[in-house]
Amino acid sequence: MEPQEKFVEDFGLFFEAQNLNRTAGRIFGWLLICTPAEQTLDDLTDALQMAKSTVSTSARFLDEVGMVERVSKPGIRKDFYRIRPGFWEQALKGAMSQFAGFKQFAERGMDLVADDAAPEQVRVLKEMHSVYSFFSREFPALLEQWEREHREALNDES
Amino acid sequence: MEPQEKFVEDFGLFFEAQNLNRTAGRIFGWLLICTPAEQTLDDLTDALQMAKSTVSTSARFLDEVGMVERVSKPGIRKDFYRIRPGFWEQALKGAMSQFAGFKQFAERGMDLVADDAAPEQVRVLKEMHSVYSFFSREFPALLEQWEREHREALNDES
DNA sequence: CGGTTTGTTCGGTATTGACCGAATGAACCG
DNA sequence: CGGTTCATTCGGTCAATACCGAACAAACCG
Repeated sequence: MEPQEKFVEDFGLFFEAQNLNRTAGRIFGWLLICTPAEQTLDDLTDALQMAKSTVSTSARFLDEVGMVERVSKPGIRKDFYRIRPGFWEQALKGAMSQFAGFKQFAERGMDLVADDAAPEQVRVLKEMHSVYSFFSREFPALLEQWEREHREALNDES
Repeated sequence: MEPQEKFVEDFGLFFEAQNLNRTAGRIFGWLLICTPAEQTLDDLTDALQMAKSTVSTSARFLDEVGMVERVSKPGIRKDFYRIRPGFWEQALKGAMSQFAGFKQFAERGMDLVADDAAPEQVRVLKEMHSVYSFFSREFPALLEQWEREHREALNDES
C-alpha cells in the first residue's frame, strides 16, 4: 500500500473513532494531502476506489457539517471539493461547546442527587462541574492566544 | 418520565454522541446521581430496566476503560460499581492525547504532500499542525492550574 | 430538440452492534 | 456434596448503517 493510501486509510479509522463515518474520513484524509487541493467527485472516486454515489453522499455530508466546502470554477461544470479554510480553529471551538455540555450535565446532576447522598457521591459531581466550568472559562483565552501566535507565524513567513 | 430517568436517558444519548454505547452512558449517568453511590448489578438492572447480561457487559466495559471501578465489601457477595474517583481529570488527559494524535497526522501529512503542492494546500496542514502542537504544549499547564484551584476549593470547604 | 456530462437519489445487500433470555460457570453455604 | 446466589458468556434477533449499482434529474452543448 502506498504511503498516501496508508495515510488515507488510517485517517478513515481515526475519524471513525471520532464517530464520523469511514468514507468521510477517507475523503478528508485525501483532501489533506492531494494535489491539487481542489478535487472533483471523479477525482475522489478515482483516488479512493469507491462508488461515486458513496463519495457524493459523504462529500455532501462533510460540506453540510462545515468541514469541507464546495467551490466552482468558471468554464468547468464539475464541482470541486476542498477542506474549508479555518476548519481546525472551528474544530477547537466545537470542543469548547462540548465542555459546556458536560458542565450542564453536572449542574443537572447536582439538582437531582438526593439530600442524603453520600459525600463521595457529591464529590464526583463537584469534580465534574469544577473541571468543565474551569475549562469553559479558560479555553477562550487560550484560543485567542493561539490566534495571535498563529497570525505572527504567518506574518514572519511572508 | 421521572427527572432522574430523563437525566439518565439524556446522558445515554450524550455518550452515544461521544462514540460510546448508550447502555454504558445510562449506567454512567445513573451512577452520577444514584444513592447510594455504589450499586450492584441488580441495582443497576433494576434502575435501568435492562437485561442483567447487557448491564454486566457494559459495566465491565466501563471498568476496563477506567471510567468506573468495581469494589467489594466484606460479608457481601455482590460486586459494587461506582464512578472512579478522579475520573474527570483523567478524561481531560485523554483529550490531551487526542491532540497529540492529530498533531502526528499533521506531520505525516506534511511529509506526504507533493513538492509542487499549492500554497493553500500546505496552509491547511500547517494550520492543523499549529493548532495541535500549541494545545499539546499549553494544555498540561492549564491542567495543573485547575488542579491547584481545585485543591484550594476543597480545602476551603473542610 | 437529442445527446452528453455531471450529481443525486433509491432500492437492495451485507455487516455491525445493541440487546435479550437462556445456559453456563464459579463462589459460597448448609 | 447438593443447592443457592451471583456474574459471565453464548446464540439469536432486530435495527441501524455502509456501501453498491442502477435509475433518475438537471444542466449544458451541438
